[in-house]
Amino acid sequence: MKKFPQRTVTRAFMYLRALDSLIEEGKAYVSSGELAAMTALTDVQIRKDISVFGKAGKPRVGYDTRRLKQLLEEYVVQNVVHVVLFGVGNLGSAILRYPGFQEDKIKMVAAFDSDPNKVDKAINGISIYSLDKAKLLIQKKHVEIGVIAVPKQASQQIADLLVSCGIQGIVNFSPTTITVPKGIFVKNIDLAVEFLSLFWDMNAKKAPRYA
Amino acid sequence: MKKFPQRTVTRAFMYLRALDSLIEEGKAYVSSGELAAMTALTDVQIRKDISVFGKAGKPRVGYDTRRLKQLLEEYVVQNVVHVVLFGVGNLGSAILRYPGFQEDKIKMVAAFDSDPNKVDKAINGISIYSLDKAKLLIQKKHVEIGVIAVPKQASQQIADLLVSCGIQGIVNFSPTTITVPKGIFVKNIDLAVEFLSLFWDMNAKKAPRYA
DNA sequence: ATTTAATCGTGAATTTTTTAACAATTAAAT
DNA sequence: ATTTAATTGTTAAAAAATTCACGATTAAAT
Ligand SMILES: NC(=O)c1ccc[n+]([C@@H]2O[C@H](COP(=O)([O-])OP(=O)(O)OC[C@H]3O[C@@H](n4cnc5c(N)ncnc54)[C@H](O)[C@@H]3O)[C@@H](O)[C@H]2O)c1
Ligand SMILES: NC(=O)c1ccc[n+]([C@@H]2O[C@H](COP(=O)([O-])OP(=O)(O)OC[C@H]3O[C@@H](n4cnc5c(N)ncnc54)[C@H](O)[C@@H]3O)[C@@H](O)[C@H]2O)c1
Repeated sequence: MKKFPQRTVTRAFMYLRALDSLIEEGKAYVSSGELAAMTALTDVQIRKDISVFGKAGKPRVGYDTRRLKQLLEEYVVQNVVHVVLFGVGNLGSAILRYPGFQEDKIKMVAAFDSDPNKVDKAINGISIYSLDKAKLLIQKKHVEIGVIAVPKQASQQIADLLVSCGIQGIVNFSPTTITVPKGIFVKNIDLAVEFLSLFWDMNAKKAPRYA
Repeated sequence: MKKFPQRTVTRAFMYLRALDSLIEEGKAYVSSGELAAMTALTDVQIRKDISVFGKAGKPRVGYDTRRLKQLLEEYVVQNVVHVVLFGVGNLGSAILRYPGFQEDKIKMVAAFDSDPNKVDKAINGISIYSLDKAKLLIQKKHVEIGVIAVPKQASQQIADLLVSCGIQGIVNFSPTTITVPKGIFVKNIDLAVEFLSLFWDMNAKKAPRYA
């Protein structure tokens, strides 16, 4: 797999999201300037990024939205990724209902909860199982990513479980640090941190920037 | 306000989160190496970052957890930030119940929903109002940040409303691009993007890295 | 057919960020 | 009291990312 600049890849996902909006509203071409306005980046940055993947634009008209989407996805979106969720509470059930997953790229395979009242049901077509089913299911379905949405007291325990099932990536919503062996990738999503860092950016009066 | 390297500030919030865990478990000192293991960064990076704010460590023992927390907060956490939420559905109510806000730093002031069945109630002590109350409340309580947790068809409309109320920062959970005037800061949180970019990182076999 | 204006694509310059190297400091061991 | 080992803090070097400057290309206008 060719190596692209780290930040370019991150931004590629922003472009893809913007392109989805544009395609949905029927726009056939978009210029780097328009994309810049949508993403709060600069037009130069965008052209440079795109050029890393190939030539996709036509001078004077801009980029074909569908073609650009295809180009970015070709390099940046891998095969379908399989995901499981732990903790079907307030947040967990909201996530199971999230309409943003495109089935051909992200497959939510199953959910798990320790509460017997929650298991053997389904939300949005996704079945909820007890924890003892986790290992078998994760391995059988080749699940790559686990989501932690349990109370923070339980999150390390679930992290350990995920690791023992052979999962390589974790998205952790609980507001606490989890410890995992080297080689496992963790992405923490903490609303408190989002607020504080956004507020910092606002006060630092930097050029606006999506993230 | 002194200017710190952008990335150092971002990481400072990660350090604060790790420090909270350490303090909670009663640890008085922590070395850059231990922090590195917790955050999947390197010890050098951490020392470099901290040195930007001041000298906070003692050779041979490391950093006093409480003191380091205080130092980072002094520079990186501003006054209390006031937040409102739009859309008290599955996700919105989970957010209102989020226990990770420290009242002295983040104040969730109010929530708004267009559904009459949801207004005039409260979740976790936070009152839910109809949309027409938004402007007055936001201005009276000096709200700086608005959260968008409405269905994606409504999110641009809410973004416009937030802007018209004078809000400077938006956290957008809806999986679509919103357009705002220059000078307004937007942070998008899109689970689909998180999965795809985490999966990219995993496959790119980069050194593990929290984010 | 020629000119004009918009836009892309890119090599070079600049800025920012990370990494490396190592001196200074301190606690503990002897 | 001296030595040893661990750890910080800083300066310099290297790497990565961004911005700049501008030529090339194309569609539209004349
Ligand atoms: N990042 C964010 O923005 C954000 C927002 C809201 C909540 N959160 C966090 O997400 C987590 C869940 O929040 P919530 O409001 O949904 O909580 P909740 O109490 O509603 O749900 C927790 C669920 O986890 C289950 N559970 C408990 N222990 C378990 C275990 N050991 N194994 C499996 N399942 C277990 C419970 O049965 C329950 O269904 C919390 O850590 C919360 O702090 C994060
Ligand atoms: N980022 C994520 O991880 C994530 C996860 C889940 C959901 N989401 C997104 O969050 C949003 C909300 O999801 P949900 O599952 O809570 O949806 P939901 O349908 O349960 O809730 C939406 C709420 O918004 C209210 N609403 C609708 N139109 C409104 C308007 N114009 N003004 C004010 N309120 C309005 C509805 O009354 C409802 O209470 C969606 O856009 C969804 O895609 C994001």
